[in-house]
Amino acid sequence: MSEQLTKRSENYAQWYQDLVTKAGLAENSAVRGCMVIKPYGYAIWEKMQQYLDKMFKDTGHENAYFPLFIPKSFFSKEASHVEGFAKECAVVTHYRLKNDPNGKGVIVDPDAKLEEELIIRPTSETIIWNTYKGWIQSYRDLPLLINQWANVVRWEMRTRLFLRTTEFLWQEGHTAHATSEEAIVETKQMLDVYAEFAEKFMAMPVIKGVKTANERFAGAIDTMCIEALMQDGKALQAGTSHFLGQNFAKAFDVKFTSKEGKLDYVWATSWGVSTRLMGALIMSHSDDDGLVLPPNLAPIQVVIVPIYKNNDQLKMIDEKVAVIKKELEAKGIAVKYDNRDTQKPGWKFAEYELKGVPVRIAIGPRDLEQGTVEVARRDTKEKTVYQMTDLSLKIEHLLSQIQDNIYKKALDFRDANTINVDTWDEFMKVLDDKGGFIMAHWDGTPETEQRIKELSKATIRCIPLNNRLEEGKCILTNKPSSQRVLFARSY
RNA sequence: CGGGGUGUAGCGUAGCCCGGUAUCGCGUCUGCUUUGGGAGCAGAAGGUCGUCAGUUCGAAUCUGGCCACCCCGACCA
Repeated sequence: MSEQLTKRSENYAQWYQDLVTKAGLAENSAVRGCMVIKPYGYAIWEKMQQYLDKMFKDTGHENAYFPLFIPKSFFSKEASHVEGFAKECAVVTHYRLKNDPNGKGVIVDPDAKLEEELIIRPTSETIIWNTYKGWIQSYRDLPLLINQWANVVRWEMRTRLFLRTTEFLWQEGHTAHATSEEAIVETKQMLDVYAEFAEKFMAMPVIKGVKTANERFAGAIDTMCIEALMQDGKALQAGTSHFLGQNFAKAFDVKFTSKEGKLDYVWATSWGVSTRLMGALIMSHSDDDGLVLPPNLAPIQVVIVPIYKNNDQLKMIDEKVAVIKKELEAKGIAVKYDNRDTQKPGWKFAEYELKGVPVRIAIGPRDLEQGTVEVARRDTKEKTVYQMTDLSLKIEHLLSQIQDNIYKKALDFRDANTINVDTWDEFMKVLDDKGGFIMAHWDGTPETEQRIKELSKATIRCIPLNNRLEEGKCILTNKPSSQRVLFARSY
């Protein structure tokens, strides 16, 4: 069924594409740049959604849903916002088709032209702020803390499964506050939520930081982000949280009366993560044999494979497994028993490794005699024979060990590939040799940042939070700098 | 939108220079033997060679148009 994957070291892009397709996560669709997320991939996304959603609710947010279409006039109300998104918008111009009078097929009915074109949302700030205008009058209406799970469309030039697709699924939080301070606290809080999610559930270490002006979200005062390092040495922006100031409130005229009776514009934030997290998850941990999923997000945490020569043996194993499965499930562990007779054990082993199932239990006649099972862990490929007593406890413990180990491995990799660089030559050499995160001095000007990008294809991923101050000289211009910033080539 | 490349079975390919009705592998189906790391043997099914036109007795192969996709740039969660 599934064939050999391309080796990760030989062609990283090909390996990634192969893995996504062959592990049954997603595939390219008939629509340019759009993907089909297959059931197994969607099951992982659902788990991500479930945990994120809980974290949002725990921090006081509620879900709502806003329209897919945005009237063009809304879109143009915030100047820098238009500028940022104009080049990648899908636009609806007509509302009807008709049979082609000259021949076969259907054509767009020219009589059905919309008076005002509709933009398919690339993000929902405008339609949401237009709505908030009607919801907010007084400080008693604040803070307004809303999240929506939705799909958005950005007409990108080039796409890659999960990392950049024309249509993608995401969540976008949009909040309104009475004060600037409160909004900034919210911006930071949600960044922390994302970082905690990445590290605890995805087992993916991230760097929290602030974007430079060049990389800032269109319409934001400040953009904060979490940046992760992929195994090929490229950085991936995994989530963003924006402090929007009063930009959107002013554009959509959202004012409130304060406790003191003064009329003022509200302060806003927005924050989001997308199905891109799936790409991050895959690229953070997987190897030449396939996916490596952290137990916290694996749709199947334990797979049990029977080994037998005849139906009598299978029947005995079935009975034994039924007990084991029940015990594991009682601990909330997701177990699959694969006793299909259509595939052989070796085939199943390879298949579940490809799919990243953290723990595999094999049980055969030998085990029945000795009261044991063979337990294999996906992350290290180690196989151990376990006594059956207290098996569910041992497995539960193993799963949490695997979760920790995957995180530690990713963290070690990142630490080994984060390097301080002080000269331009060294900067270019590191980028070309192995990539990774580079901490280097920068003179703080957008022009220099732009120039570095043109020369090296590396960008400033962020200015890390709580960054250590340190005197130095810009790697490009030699002008003075007060701190190192995080550079990398990125997705 | 610039620069390069590719379209042959579900997937991956050979054949093209030098025209004669398509090769091989994977997968699929059937049967027997297998089952503790992607099984073996035997057999079978599956193709308007991207598309339209031209040259020719004859086109996957030569010529021209069109279409689609991929890679490199600009853009980007």
